[in-house]
Amino acid sequence: MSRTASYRDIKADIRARIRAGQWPPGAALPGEEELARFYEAARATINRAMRELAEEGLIERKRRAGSRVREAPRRQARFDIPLVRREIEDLGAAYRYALLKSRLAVPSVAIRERLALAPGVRARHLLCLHSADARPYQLEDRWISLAATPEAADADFSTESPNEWLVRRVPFSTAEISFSAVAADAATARALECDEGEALFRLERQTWIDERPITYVRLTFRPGHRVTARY
Amino acid sequence: MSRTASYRDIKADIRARIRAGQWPPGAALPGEEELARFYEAARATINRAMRELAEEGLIERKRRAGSRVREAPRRQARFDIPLVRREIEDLGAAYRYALLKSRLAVPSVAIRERLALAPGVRARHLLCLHSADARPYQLEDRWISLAATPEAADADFSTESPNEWLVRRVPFSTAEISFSAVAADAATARALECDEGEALFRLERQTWIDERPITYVRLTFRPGHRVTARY
DNA sequence: GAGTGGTCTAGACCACGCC
DNA sequence: GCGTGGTCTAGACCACTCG
Repeated sequence: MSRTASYRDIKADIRARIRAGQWPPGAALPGEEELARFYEAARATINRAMRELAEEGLIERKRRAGSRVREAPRRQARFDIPLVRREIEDLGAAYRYALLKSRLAVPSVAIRERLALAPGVRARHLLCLHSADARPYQLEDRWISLAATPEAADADFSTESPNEWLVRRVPFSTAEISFSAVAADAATARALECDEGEALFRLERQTWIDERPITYVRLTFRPGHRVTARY
Repeated sequence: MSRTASYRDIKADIRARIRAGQWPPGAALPGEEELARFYEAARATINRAMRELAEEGLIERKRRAGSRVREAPRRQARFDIPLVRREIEDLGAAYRYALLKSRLAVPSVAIRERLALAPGVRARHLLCLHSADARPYQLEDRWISLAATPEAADADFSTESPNEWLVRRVPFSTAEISFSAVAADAATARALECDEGEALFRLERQTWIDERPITYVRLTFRPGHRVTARY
């Protein structure tokens, strides 16, 4: 390393050494002070490099025990979940939104439990279609708890999608998201203009504000949809 | 803030203020120095708090322009991609691995381009089944470039899955991963013991070492599979 | 108990991007 | 230009955890 060893350089160098086998999986790395002497850098600089390597899942750090190369490097991928509107516009297509259904209703048990509602309590239910160049792109099936967001009872979702309405209005503290594959049922096939039984990509998301469920949504995409991440 | 304002406290406080509407979307936040005075902390501490908020997608930072609250908070989810073996063992099920097919072959054009191979060049092709409690869990269809990993030509994958073999042996610098939904074709249905045409979750992954493609794999999961992340 | 990472400070210089 | 974030330093104290 030359005189200007940035934390990036150090990170890259350590990563390269691990790859090269200088420190095999499970091996202990030198302590921060030793590395600081070696790279002629301040310990804070080493610390940042090591901290980021740990966050990336390449090494493990423990207080008294020091840093070790992970046996099986933790693999994680970070996916961006854009607003549908942006997603479609980024494709260079014209975005169109349509509200298919809007009502106050008592949800099924599964939804009720997700939203932590008492039996018989109503919630806002919405069914919306997001289209790209007039072709169905994503079907949105959403429930909004009125306990957390009473304004949702009277909100008008005929021109603004609930997604954007929520983003503007309701912050959340926690979210859970999951991906799966489902066969198109009759109603979904009709809405997305695809064949019944076709394999569709589905994204489910639920958000909470301070432990209180806000909304649960099922997004079902047109055939062929995929999400991608690089790292 | 009290006397010991850690970067975590500061982060939480700023986040809370943004949520509370003190700085609406698009608003400029005070500069680091001003925040440092306000929180009675060193600028480095403020910097760390702000840097992490930016990384989480809540704010945007630019050199000369300062920090702003994002208009639409960037939503990103981080998924852990465990080794199948671990995934299955974590379910409390017995893991079993079977090599269904192993050969050297000239890949299709699509695969050839992914692996950046010249026409007619052979690569290692593997088809493996990972089972949980003797029930098919995941079908692995993998190509390995011999250009990047010549040892793969002679490796024995009959007891060790190529995944684990690669993890132990070949580091990668970049990976691309994508999720989608596919209908089970005849061969896949047979292997996974499901119905043809059934909707299945698929994970594709390609890795590179210094721009050189190493491997491309398609993992197709048994019906009902899902991946989940919280954030 | 003692060693290692976790964090904070005060001060400094630098580089990028608006004006 | 010049202001803001990006980074580095040297030194310090703390907290966790292993032996």
